Amino acid sequence: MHDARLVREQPDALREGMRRRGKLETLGPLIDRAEALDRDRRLTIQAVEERKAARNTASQEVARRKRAGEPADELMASTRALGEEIARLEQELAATQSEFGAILLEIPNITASEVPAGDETNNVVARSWGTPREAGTVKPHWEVGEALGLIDLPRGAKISGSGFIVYRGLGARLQRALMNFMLDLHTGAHGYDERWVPLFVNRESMVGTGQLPKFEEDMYALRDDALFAIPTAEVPVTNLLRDELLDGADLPIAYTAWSACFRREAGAAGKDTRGLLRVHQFDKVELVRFTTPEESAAQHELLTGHAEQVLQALGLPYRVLLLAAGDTGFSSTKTYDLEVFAPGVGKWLEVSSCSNFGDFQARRANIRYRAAKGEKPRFVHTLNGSALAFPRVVASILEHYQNPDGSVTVPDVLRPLLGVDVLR
RNA sequence: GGGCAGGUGGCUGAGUGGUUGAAAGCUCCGGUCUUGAAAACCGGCGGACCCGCAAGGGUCUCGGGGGUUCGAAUCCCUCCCUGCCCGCCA
Repeated sequence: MHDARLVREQPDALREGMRRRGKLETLGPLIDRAEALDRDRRLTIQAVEERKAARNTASQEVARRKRAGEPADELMASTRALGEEIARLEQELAATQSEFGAILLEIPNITASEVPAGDETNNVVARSWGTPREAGTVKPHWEVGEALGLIDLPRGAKISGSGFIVYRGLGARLQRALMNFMLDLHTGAHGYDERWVPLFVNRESMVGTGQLPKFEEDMYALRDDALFAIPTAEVPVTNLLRDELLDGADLPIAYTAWSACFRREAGAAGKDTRGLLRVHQFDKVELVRFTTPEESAAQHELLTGHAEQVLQALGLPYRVLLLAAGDTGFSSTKTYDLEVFAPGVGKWLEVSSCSNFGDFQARRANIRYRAAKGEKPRFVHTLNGSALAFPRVVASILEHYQNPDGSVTVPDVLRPLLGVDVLR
């Protein structure tokens, strides 16, 4: 969520931001409307507060007269009339505020200046690592996964539906291995503080990180309990500090957490959904950082590097994409996607998205810090990235490390955790 | 799930309709004192929003929301959370 003052003080910066995202046509009129509502809203606030001040003064006078034993009936009557007027104005104000607020929640963040304008065709490859195998020279992961007894897609579909995976044997153990490997790397070498969090959160948390109100149809919801299944650990982990005032000396704060992630993927049916490419439930290790505005850009590079370390340790070729404005997530100012190569499907698969949200999430979630004693609280900057999402990593392992006989060599770092050197 | 007791500022904790944004203590900041520090003493110390160049003024805020009243931390309704007892249970 943007600062309401941005609408009034820099509406053109807002418009330029939307233009770079390719959203000016749809959101431009909303910004115009917001400007008008803001003017209206402030005038009404003034009118209400003026009357409230008068009422407060009058009430004091009533109190004084009552103490002094003087008559106050007439003053009480006139004050009651004032109260009715206040109620009417407040109703008007509530309507204006609610429309203004709703618009504010619909406007995405403004991307950083170095982010290319335009849609995803303007994404740029920032760097790449490793040597991809030639596409089409190995079997896709769903074939080897099934042949090696690691994945059971039909039974996943039977018990839950398509897009729900059953892992078997070493395939199941591989999930545990990845979880431990990634968490150990981040809590060890990278210095993150581990959290283990609820997989269902309330509406406030979903609003806090920006999934709601705009993306409600993408979420699994438990309607009877007003809870949502988390689409990423970003939601519970970032919201850990919701409504808190942090000590600047404690920044940056770095959390890592494993979680299952749930996504309805509404509208994605049939599109790159085979095997493990797009599933409704998957495991992921997430990195979240809270930092100052001054440091957030550097912290973003650091966090992205931590995610890359996972791929390097696994020996999987990948590339880093700087997303263009139009492809950058709603709340993000700048996003790097990490894509691992899967030679069996012949595609780069997104396994991580590392974003700097600036103060956009912090404002929604009300996460502030005080830089030093006596200073005003400021909003922190929040960042997060997957490091990494499991299914596509598994897909890449099964394809990149596939041998001619159909067996799969286990990456060195996973051997102690998996207990075998080769999946056969 | 049922019953009971509670939710007040960074913390502890007063306050049951009228100068209470809120006593007191602690923490913290500034000062006096001291070679320095501690102690003692003096002073200061929440946040959001609106108007204003500023100085300053105003509104709101005692778990959330709604209501009663001229006026609500205080009364009523509702929801959430915490503790205890009972029930149920991996």
